[in-house]
Amino acid sequence: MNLEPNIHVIAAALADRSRARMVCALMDGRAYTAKELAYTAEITPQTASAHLKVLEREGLIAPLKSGRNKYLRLASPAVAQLIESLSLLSSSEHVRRAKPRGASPAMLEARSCYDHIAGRLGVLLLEGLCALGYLERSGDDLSVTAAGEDFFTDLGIDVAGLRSLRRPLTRCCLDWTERRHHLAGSLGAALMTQFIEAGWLVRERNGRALRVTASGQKVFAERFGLNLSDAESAEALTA
Amino acid sequence: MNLEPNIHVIAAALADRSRARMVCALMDGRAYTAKELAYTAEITPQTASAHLKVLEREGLIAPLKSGRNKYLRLASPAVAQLIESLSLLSSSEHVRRAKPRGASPAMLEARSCYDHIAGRLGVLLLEGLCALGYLERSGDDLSVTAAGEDFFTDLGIDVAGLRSLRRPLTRCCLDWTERRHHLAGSLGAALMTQFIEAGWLVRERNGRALRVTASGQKVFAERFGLNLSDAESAEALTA
DNA sequence: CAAACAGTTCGGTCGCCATCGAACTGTTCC
DNA sequence: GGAACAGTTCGATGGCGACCGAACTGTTTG
Repeated sequence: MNLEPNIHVIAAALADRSRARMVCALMDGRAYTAKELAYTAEITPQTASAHLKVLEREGLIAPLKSGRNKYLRLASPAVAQLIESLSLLSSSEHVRRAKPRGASPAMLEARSCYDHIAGRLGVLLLEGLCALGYLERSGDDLSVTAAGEDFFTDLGIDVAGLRSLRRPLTRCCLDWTERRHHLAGSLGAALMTQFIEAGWLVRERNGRALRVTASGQKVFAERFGLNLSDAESAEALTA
Repeated sequence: MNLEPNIHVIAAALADRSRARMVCALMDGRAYTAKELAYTAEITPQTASAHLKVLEREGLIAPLKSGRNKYLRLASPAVAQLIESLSLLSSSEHVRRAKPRGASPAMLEARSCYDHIAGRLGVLLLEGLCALGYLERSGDDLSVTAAGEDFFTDLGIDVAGLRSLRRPLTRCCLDWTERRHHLAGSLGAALMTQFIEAGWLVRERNGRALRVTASGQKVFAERFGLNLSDAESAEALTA
């Protein structure tokens, strides 16, 4: 009667603090070397090696060898979604402690969530797109309008192409820090890619933080109706 | 820099075989007593008590006291979604072993997945609703059409009311056994409730299996375009 | 009140696994 | 070839947690 698969095996792979820290680091969608991950988790390379072996065995991460380096990344968007689900439930504990512990201001402002934009920027972006009539919400259900299809095509995004993928085009993703939704799915991923390619957004060297460039600031205001500059000092508001 | 919440704590709560078996049992959306869950997990009541305490502490299950009995159920749809995510990833292992191990034919045919319909019936239902133009898919993104809104209202479902919930109206849920999508979200939940109330579907006493009644058979054929009777013998096809 | 039963707490045992130091393999770079 | 470095394997240690038997609390039933 087992439709009770071996979920405890996958869960066990994520049940260790060090392994959790490593997969969370990978949630920016990038690939890291074993040593970088060891450093992130604050453990020795030997220990990290054992942990990474576990994660690999369970199909949560995928290796990519290049010379003497081994780059590791999350195995699939399904894994990222699992981590999101876990984060969501574990962050209800964080609610008690008010502010997300140790999250830097830059991370709160804008960060990558696997392959799409999260943080205050992510939340405002979704709201902007809805306000401008490019996306339509019914409850938490999202769809692209005809106007939106044109708009995204103008940005260089092949909406029809994205639709044909197995992955959802649009998906609501509950933001850990904002406790409101931002845009995920293949369209969310395409937007982040385009923003970075266009130089409107840059990834910080380490970690998941994103920085809005001057040109980004301008474009987001003009085309997305976002006024981020006020909001830079919005930390005061949250207090 | 912790946007690396304590996901390992939640994961650890599910990292034990016995606890996993208990939450999986709860995936039918019903509430069970501690002893029933102990029996399901094949452990003594003392041990189960300790496990349930853990699950409760982590906010995965919620208690409901009644006299000397304590009924336990999943704490929220978010928990159910987490279990689904885990099942999906752990079932990729099952793919190797061809047929989902030990799943009874009844469970493959139709079962509840927390609060909506899964199994072959769930998959066909979603396809039927799309084919009849009541739902629209773009990629894996789902929305209710105008015709659909009327159709569901006729069935006695308050679509507007569902939209106003925090929960997504429609959501694609990848079926473990069929490896194709079925309908989840608040609409998916409402459909299962209506089907059961109308007597088109009955829950088997134990477990998650659902049975299509004779009147259900008729309605599903006439109004949903599903021909289930052929398909009863479809196990032959999969071989 | 007594018997039966659900659920819990306690104490002890056993096994697993995260960790690190040391030593090994294999690649890069000079 | 040799030094430096990424990654791994091995072995030892220590701690946590799953499990059960026994005993306890509290509710229902006769």
